[in-house]
Amino acid sequence: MALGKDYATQECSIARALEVVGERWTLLVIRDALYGVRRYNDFLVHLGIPRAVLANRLQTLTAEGILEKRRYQESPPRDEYVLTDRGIALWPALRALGIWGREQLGGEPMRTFWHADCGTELSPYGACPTCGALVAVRDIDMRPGPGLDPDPADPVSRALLGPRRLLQPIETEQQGPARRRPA
Amino acid sequence: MALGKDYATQECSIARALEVVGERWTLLVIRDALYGVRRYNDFLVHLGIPRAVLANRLQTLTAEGILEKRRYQESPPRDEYVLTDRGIALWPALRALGIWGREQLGGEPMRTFWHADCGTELSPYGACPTCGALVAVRDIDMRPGPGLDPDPADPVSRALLGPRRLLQPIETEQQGPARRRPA
DNA sequence: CAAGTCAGTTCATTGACCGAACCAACCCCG
DNA sequence: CGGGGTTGGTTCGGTCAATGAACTGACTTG
Repeated sequence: MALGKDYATQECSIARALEVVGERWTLLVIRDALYGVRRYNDFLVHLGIPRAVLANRLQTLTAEGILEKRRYQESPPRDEYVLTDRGIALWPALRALGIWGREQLGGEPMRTFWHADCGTELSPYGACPTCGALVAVRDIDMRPGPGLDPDPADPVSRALLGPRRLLQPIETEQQGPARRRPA
Repeated sequence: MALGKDYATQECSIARALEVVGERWTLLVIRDALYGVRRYNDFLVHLGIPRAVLANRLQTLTAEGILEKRRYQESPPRDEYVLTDRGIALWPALRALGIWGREQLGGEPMRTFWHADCGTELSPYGACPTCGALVAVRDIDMRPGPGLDPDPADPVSRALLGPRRLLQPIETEQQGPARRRPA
C-alpha cells in the first residue's frame, strides 16, 4: 500500500509491516517466490503484472531485504530474485490470508500443504498434527487441491501442477534463443 | 489493493483475499475494529485517513460482509460499524503480519495479547500455551507493550492505553454538541 | 438563532497504475 | 555478418485512485 507519510505515524507493527509489503502486487510476488518463482519473466507471465510495476516491486523488495538479487549466469547476464529469511518469514501471514480467502470467500482449496517428513497435512496455523511442532517452510510440500484451475498457456502454472517443495526453484523450460519455428 | 481485473484471474485464495482486503487502509480499518473502534470519527482521527477514503472503505467492507452498519441512536441518527464473523476471522492474518513487522523490522512489541481465562500470553500463532487450544478472539486481552507510544491528542489512542478485551467497544468521551469554549 | 458535532460528499491536485511500445544485450542459425 | 528471437528492463501517454481542503446537512444545546 505504501501509505507513505500516514503509515509512518502509526504506532503499530501491523502498519509498519503494511508499509513494506502492503503495496499492490507485493504480497503476490512474495507468494510466487515462496512457490519457487525466481525470474523476472516468470513473475511477469504468472502474475500478469505490468512490467514497470514488477521492476519497481523487485527493486523495493530487494532494498528491504526481502528478496536478494543473484547473478546465476554470465554469458547473457541474468539475475534471479531469491527470498531471504526475512521474506520466508512472511509465510505464516500469507497462509493466514489464504485460509481466510478460502473459508470466507468460498471455493475448494487450490493448494494443500503437507509436512514433507511425515506426510501429514498441515493444520491451519502451520503446525504438523503428527509431529506437534511448527514446520519449517523448506519442509513443506505443496500439492494441487481440487479447486486448482491451471492456465495451460503459463509455464509457471504448469510447473506448479505437480507436488513441489516450497522454495524449490521452478525450472521453466528455457526456450533459448532463436529456435526456428515448425512452419 | 484491489487489483481489479488482474487479481480476478489469479488461481489462488491469497489473491482473492487481497482483492477484498488488500486495498490501502483496509487492513488497518479492520485492525482498529478488532481493537474496538466502531465510529466513523474514531477511525478518522486514529488512522489519519482521508475522509473520502474512509467512507469508501467502510462501504466496501460492509458490502463484503466484513463490517455491519448498525444504527445505535436515533435522535441524531448515528451508525456504528461492527465486525462480522467474517471480519473477526481476519485476526490470525493480522496477527501474523504484526509479528512479522515486529520481528523483522525491529522494535519492542507495541501490544501484547493474553488469554483472558488463564492470564497466559498467547503464542505467536494465537494458541494459549497453558490451555493448549486456540483462543477465541473475544477471549483475548490486549495490553500495552513496552514499545507503545500513544498520541495524547487522540482519544482512541488514550482509550487503548489500558488492558482491553478485543472487540470490546471503545467509549470515546462523547463531547456532545455545542460546548462553549473556555476563553 | 449562533455555534458546534458527526458523518459524510464534492472537488482540484497529485501520484500510482496500466498497457503498449521501445531498447539494449546477448545468442544462435544460416 | 545479418535476421530473428529471448530476457530484462525503461519510457511514455492515458486513466484511475488517493489526498487534503472545503462544503453540506441533520441534529442538539446554550
